Amino acid sequence: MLERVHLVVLREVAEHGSLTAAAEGLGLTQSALSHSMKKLEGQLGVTLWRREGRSLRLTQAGEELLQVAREVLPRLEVAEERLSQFASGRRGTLRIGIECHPCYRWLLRVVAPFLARFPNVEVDVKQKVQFEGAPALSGYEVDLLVTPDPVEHPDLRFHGVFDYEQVLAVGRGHRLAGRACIEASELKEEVLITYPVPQDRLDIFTHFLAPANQRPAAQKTVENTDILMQLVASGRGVAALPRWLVEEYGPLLGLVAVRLGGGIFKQICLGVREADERVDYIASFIELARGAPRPCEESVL
Amino acid sequence: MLERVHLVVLREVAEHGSLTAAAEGLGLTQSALSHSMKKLEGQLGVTLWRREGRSLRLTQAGEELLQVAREVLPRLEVAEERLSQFASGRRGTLRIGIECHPCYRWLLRVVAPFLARFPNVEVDVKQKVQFEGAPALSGYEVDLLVTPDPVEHPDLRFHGVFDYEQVLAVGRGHRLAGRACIEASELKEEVLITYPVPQDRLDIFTHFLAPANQRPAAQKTVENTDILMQLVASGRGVAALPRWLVEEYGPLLGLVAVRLGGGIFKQICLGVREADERVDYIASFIELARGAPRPCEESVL
DNA sequence: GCTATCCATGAGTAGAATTCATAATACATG
DNA sequence: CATGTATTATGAATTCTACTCATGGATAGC
Repeated sequence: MLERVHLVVLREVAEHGSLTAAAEGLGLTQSALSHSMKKLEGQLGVTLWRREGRSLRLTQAGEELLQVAREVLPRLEVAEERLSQFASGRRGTLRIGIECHPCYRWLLRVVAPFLARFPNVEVDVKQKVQFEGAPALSGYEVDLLVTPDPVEHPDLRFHGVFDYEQVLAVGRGHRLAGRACIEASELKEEVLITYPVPQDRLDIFTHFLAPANQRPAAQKTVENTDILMQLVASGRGVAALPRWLVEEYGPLLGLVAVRLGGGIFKQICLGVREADERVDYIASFIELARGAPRPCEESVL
Repeated sequence: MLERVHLVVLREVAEHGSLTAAAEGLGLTQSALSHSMKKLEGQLGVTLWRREGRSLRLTQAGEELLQVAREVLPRLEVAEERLSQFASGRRGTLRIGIECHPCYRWLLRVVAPFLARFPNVEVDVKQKVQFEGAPALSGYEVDLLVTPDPVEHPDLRFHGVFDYEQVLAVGRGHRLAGRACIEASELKEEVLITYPVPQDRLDIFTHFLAPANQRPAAQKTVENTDILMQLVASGRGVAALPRWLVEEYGPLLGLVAVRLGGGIFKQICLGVREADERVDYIASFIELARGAPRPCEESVL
């Protein structure tokens, strides 16, 4: 009934002072505007303006409606602009899911320059303890998945962005502290501190202990990486962490990295939905992640 | 481009959860909505929602647009409602022009019940000193004219609403105070206090002095009725005023009314544009004015 | 697996918006 | 005062758009 056109015409007429000029500005005929407004007047039962000499003068009702136009139209125009930014990937919310706990620290380095480059894009990090990355990604719960374990999925694509070694972190005074590397059997008297996730998602089990059919003396779980490192530093146990993390905080806390067997080499991958791969800010995020400074090359903020 | 329908559909879908249900609610086909939204998506280059099982789930862009819908649609709906009130005369601004100064006091009595009856109608009183009523009325400067001097005009209609007598007001101690009536010649030694308007708009000149070819000793002008009455009461001069006004304030201030010759009998008229005569609140105003209590029948508030 | 219930889509149609041509009106100007 | 140039208004023709209908494809529940 009361359509956007009507408001546009009203505003244009108010600005240019005449139907003819307004029609010009809108790329339409004067006749079109006249017909269209006449119809609206008929439907509403109101006169919006009245001829006064050769120009038009708004009635009370017209003024009222013009007021509406001045409020509503900018809102619609901004909305269109924003939506077109969504379309071109200059705006949106990038919801990032994280599967590996220490990845969070790595992520922070990528997010900072990303935010600077896309001021209209919000970033939201979802770091649930129990978190099935791939389903969350394909189910549109998150738009980007940071994980060391890419999976095969028809709609998803994974990009390796950062290589690292998973090592054993031990306290400075620990009996294994001086070693270059250790065997799986050497952990059987150790307390192993891990994140609270199933063993099949912990590399130290899947890639190191399980193949040798070994187990630690005990396993404790902790959610927070900082606390975990503190516990290790205080000699309460040992933990598997990325080498760059140990080397970065090691000097500060008193941590030492020890290679696990021949070394567990991993890669942080970024997973996205195939449909999103060409969205500007998502592609740029991956680009940025690839070129991001290696965690150990630069100190943390 | 982004039309009202789109917002309506978006809101309806958000509410009912499915296109089919929304179509039902809007009295359209599911197909219609699907086509229409698809087109919008194409124009904007955005997907608004995505099929999830058998229902729809809004994307970020969709959520954003839904937000717009929730802001804009109510505004439009209210606007339509208000305009239809304009149409039926239940809303508007009644701009009243006053030509005769003391009429203002009479007007107040009509305005009060009018405001109570039309809570959505604003009243604006324009009481310029130099004020040509008829042109202001036909030129849409005012919607209602309160005047004792109706004019002939093809587009205007005047309704007599209140009869009164124009009398001479004198102070209690004045030499004419006891008289029932006076002749024009008896004013030649008096100071006549009037409103600052041309003599041809003052009844005491046109209907009393001019026919007898008389003039007062002097003429002073004052804009304010209260001051005018004070001046007369203090014996500084005499003035022509409606009888009801003199009788209402006379006891209080010390004023007495004296008939001018055989009496000057006037009528307050309400002028409206013919086109407006059937507007609800205007017709009601005239109705109310006709039935209003005579000023002298009731004391002022 | 079958069925009910969604959404998507192509083709045809009814209706609405737009244009064109022209009338009616107001203002300026020689 | 007539003439020319601005307006807006209006009727008829045309173009275009939005809608419906019919149907296909997908999903969830039984």
